[in-house]
Amino acid sequence: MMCAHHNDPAMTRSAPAHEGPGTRATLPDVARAAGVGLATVDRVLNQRPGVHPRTIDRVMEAVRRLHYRPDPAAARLAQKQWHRIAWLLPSGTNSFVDLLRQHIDGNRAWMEDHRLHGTVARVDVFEPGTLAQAMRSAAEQVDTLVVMALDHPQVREAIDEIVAAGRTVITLVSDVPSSRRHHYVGIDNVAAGRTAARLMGRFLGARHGKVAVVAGSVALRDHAERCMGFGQIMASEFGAHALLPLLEGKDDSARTEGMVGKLLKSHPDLVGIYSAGAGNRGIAAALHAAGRAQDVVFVAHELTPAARSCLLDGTMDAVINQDAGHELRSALRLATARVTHEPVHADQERIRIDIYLKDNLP
Amino acid sequence: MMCAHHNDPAMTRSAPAHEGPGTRATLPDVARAAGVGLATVDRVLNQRPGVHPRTIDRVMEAVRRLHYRPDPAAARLAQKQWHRIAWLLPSGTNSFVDLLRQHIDGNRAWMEDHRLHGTVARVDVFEPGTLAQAMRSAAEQVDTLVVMALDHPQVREAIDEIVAAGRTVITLVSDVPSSRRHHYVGIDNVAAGRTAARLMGRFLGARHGKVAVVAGSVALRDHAERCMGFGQIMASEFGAHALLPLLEGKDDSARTEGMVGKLLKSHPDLVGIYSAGAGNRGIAAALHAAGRAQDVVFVAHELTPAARSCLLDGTMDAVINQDAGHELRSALRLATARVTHEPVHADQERIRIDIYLKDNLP
DNA sequence: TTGAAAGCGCTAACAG
DNA sequence: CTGTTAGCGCTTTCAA
Repeated sequence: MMCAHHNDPAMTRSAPAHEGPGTRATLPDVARAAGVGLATVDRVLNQRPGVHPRTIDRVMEAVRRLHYRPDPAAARLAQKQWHRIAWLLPSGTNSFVDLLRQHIDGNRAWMEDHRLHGTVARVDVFEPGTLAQAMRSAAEQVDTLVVMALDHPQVREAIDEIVAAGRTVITLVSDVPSSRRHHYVGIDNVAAGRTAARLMGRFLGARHGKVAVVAGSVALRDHAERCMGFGQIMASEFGAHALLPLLEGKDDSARTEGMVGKLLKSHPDLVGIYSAGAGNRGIAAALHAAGRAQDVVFVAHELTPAARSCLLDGTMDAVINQDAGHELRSALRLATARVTHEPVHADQERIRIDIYLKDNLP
Repeated sequence: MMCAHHNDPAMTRSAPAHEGPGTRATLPDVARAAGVGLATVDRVLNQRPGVHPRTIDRVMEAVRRLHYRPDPAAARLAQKQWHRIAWLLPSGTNSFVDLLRQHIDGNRAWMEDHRLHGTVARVDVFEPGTLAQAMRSAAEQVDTLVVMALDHPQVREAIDEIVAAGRTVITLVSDVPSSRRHHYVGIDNVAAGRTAARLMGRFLGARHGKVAVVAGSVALRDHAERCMGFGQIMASEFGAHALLPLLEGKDDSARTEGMVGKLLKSHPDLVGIYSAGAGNRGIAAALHAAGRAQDVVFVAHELTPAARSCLLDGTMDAVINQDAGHELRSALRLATARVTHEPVHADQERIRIDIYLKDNLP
């Protein structure tokens, strides 16, 4: 093809195109094949009530025979009702949650294109009663609820109730596995803790000494699981390092700074710190104050702006991350998929355990 | 909301929903505001020829004033012509390329939903002339060409020619930055090499010795860049380790195995191997044969099935990866976006430099 | 150059 | 329980 372009300013679209391959079956095709009306097929496909079982079978048979797959573009276009989705995020200052919020706003156009309407509410996640109540009231107004939950019986009960009422529930970042939630969007936190341990152990190498673990609260399932995974690998593969008792900083920088400051004084042979929760600015401050920022191996979670700069200046050695944007979009796709029948690619929805060093920062 | 569910088997859809917020401007709205017909607005929006400049201005003005954004669902539904896309991948046996193929097939349904028709061709990438010719003939039949290219003047010229003819060109995995290609989908390979170096240096710790670098061919831009990044960081931050001269294995396992076998014999003080290309099975075999699989720090690229098991059995210590599925979908989204005006989220399209240890394998 | 009109494949009232 | 009928917001002939 020899560059035979004329002076058409709009030739961007001049490239040839063709109709798609083998004509795809449509709703009318299925209706005809099943010997029923359009609306009936729609009822069956969308599991709407009021269709005779015999009819259902006949329709499904036709669907199978014709390899029918609904066209999501058409479905979306015809949708009169919008799908409403509520986000329930922890209150308080937390950079990771801020990031999530940003991504929600960044995806507003996408949501509009997909007939999705989202609202964000914040609640004190550490209070099971408050959280359960907030979930119930948020769920009342929407079709799907996305929640960063606390794994607690009261919360589990609220989830099950909301699911029983016909809503979709998705847990985000921190799961409630015993509940009837439809999806969990987040990483495997035990594996994340193991990953942190291996980085810690290998970075320390022959340099033996004490290693501290700091979490927000072991009442948070994600933190607890990370600590567990970390402990497993440290014990089984890097046993030469003594693990200090777990510190709980409530994800609060000031509080954490005090705790770690004391720790550094009382344990001059401290060689590593693993932070399973938030409040990392406090740990960094304490390390700097003690003049040990470059010396102690520091592994933490979530690539917040603070973590970025710690990585760059050498205070942190590695960050384990879960991509907030990916999680956000995944939750959105899972929510819409339940309405539009759009196929879900499992491998696209799996949230990766990202490792960041100063060299592969995005 | 107290769990007041009745026995309706289809209550999944019983949750309330509402119409979307503030009515969005539509094409007719714009047409009316600009005082022109529907088709004219469409012509302007899609940069089709044959519209008076004055009219173009009036339409664009209305678009701006109404904050008009086309509805991608409607656009797709109405599309009579399908968009055709050709993939040009390296011939030969390469697990990573196999992975890409698999993902292409896995996304056939998605492509159909988006009126995309894709074909895959394989070609000897190492032959610039052959590659350029293959690109030209593949491009003739399609609207966009996705190619894993070799950075060579002949190839650059072919790309520029194809772009000039109105087609979209996307480079995949290996870029041709001096060309006029519309997008590069892949990682920053210099940064990837730096990342590998830091892992190598920190994993080695105080264990000084020689480090070998093996690539497929430095004629491949991605390999060359990785080696460069690796060399930078090893020299500047881990200078105690001597870097051996670069080995080129042509991405061939057998050949690589021989080279590394010899290397291990002649350098008993070898402590690390960085593999910037393919053929890792050969390196693993040589390490095992020498009884040094657990001993030498081995960092490689691409999480192929072979790499997975090497990581699990301890032969490999870390793998730098680029997500083939992500790259595939990204290329697809970029290709469609040029037709449907769908917004592109830069952060979603950025391909990450993934680090895998045995603990965070997907 | 421009406009009118006929769909694309589905959903959602509204009748039977 | 089931079918008919309008659209949804674009693209694309076909005329003017």
